[in-house]
Amino acid sequence: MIGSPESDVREKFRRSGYTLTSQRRAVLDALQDFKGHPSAEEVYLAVKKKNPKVALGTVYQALSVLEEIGLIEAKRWSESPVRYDLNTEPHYDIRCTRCGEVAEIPGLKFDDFASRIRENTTYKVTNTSLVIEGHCPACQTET
Amino acid sequence: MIGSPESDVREKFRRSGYTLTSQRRAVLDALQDFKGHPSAEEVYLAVKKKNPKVALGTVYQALSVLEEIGLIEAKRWSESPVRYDLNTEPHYDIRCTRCGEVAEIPGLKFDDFASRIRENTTYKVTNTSLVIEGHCPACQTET
DNA sequence: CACTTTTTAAGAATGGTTATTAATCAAAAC
DNA sequence: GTTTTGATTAATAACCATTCTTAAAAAGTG
Repeated sequence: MIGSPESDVREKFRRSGYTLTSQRRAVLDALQDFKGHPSAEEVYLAVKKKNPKVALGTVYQALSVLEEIGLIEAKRWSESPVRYDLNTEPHYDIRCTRCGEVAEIPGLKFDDFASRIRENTTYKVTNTSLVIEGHCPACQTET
Repeated sequence: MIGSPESDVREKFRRSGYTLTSQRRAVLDALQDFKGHPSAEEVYLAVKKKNPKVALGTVYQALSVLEEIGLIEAKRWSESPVRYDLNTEPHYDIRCTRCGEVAEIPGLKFDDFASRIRENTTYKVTNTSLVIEGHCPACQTET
């Protein structure tokens, strides 16, 4: 189980003032099942399997609420729609710009990221995101 | 002068096989004048002032060529079109999610970034980009 | 139950970016 | 100095992820 435990989910909803509706729950569940980095479209398709009534727009709204309250993370790579990640523990992903595959980089840690940034700016830092791109082993062999 | 010296510009074009056309030069010059982080649209407007004939599509093409050969950097913040930066020296920018202003964070350095990432993945890393967002001093006072 | 507020569904609209295609330009060959 | 060939550009259409709009449904509240 990568995602937050049930208690954390409820806690974050309670504190935010948003209600944990069945649609938001469905989106969370879909992300849980993926264990990857689906796009909004992919989440939509997964949610639709269980509840064909939901609209893509609803999924976008639910995702943005979940992101806002810190239950999921959004990552913006180039040449790709935004991808969502249930794993909000500090970790880093790399995306192959040839095949699109996203993989976690194990063992990589920059623990002083946020604090060092805060030391150097008068901005109130709300979000930091390290985007890493490259070619996966399989795609390196080609041309 | 933040951007690459003339010799570097020529060198990078020569090695890439692309030709340094007047349009690509115009886009570079426009970026030079900005000394900020304009969007494609803003670059387009600046280029247009000197040469009203250029089309937005041309600017997009030129920007992607310049990015490909490493003369400029593209940064993808949320809720914003891609912004371009002539400064390819390692440095970090923060964007205010309220007013949209982009500022460089002086004195911030993570010199072991790329190397530490390379140690931990079999991917061939081609690009790393740290996206930092927050609220600027002016926007912190509001609500 | 009535009423107020929030959330959702559906689809239209938006907007940044790409793709298309014909015209133009530039270097190389004749 | 043409001609040929290939790359680049202009103009515009197309695309597609995302947001907006509006009305309906649901949930919370007195």
